[in-house]
Amino acid sequence: MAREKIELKRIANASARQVTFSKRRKGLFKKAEELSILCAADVALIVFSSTGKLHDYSSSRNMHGKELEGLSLNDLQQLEEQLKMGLNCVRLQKDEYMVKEINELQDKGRRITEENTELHRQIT
Amino acid sequence: MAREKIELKRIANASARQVTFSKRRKGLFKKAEELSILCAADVALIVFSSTGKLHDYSSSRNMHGKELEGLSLNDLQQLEEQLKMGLNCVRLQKDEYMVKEINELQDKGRRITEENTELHRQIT
DNA sequence: AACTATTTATAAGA
DNA sequence: TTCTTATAAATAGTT
Repeated sequence: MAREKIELKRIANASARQVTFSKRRKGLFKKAEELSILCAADVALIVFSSTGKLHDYSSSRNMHGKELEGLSLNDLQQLEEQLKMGLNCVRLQKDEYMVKEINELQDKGRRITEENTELHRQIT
Repeated sequence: MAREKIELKRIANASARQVTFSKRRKGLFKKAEELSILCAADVALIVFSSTGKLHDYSSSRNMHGKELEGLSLNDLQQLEEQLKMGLNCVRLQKDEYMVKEINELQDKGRRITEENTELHRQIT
């Protein structure tokens, strides 16, 4: 939407893709906020860049409360499935992260203990 | 963004608000899809209209898989909390919905049974 | 990060 | 509601 029209497909050049991502993400979040304000709607938006970074926007923190009234049973079941899948993956990822963190801390602890032992030996 | 610039606040007139909601929701979803395609990003978008209707878009169904790599523990915990809250509310709402549905079906069943009994009486 | 020529989105009107 | 169109806004390529 500018100097030239571009084709709707993955931008091949990585740095050009990153620049476009920054610009359009900002634009998308702005539009999301405008919609929520102008139309009294609740909007939740989650974006993962191709490098895995999370960006999110939510028009309200209790998005999933009263607003659910009026949904069909199908809508609710679909939403529940999506949330469950998301939750499982987040938990797995968090566990993996914490296991890694714990291992690193244990390594660090061992190294420091060894260093300590050596220092004690030098003093005595 | 058109014939006139409008102020960024809730549109007072309900039907004008509905029209703007339809137009801007469509625009927002389009932008979300473009971002996901052009930048190889994963995008999830949930919109509740002020009347409670759900509209959602997800660039992929396994949104929360590999893309989570690279998140900080804080990001993951925040995301987990949001998903858990969302899931709880959806489940409560779904339960309520199903209980209501069951009650209505039981009522209907009783009425039809009574009608049946009456019809049998008329025949004999 | 700024600029600007274009494309795109959209507010109001039909 | 759907179409039109004048104008505002977003943005692709450039600097």
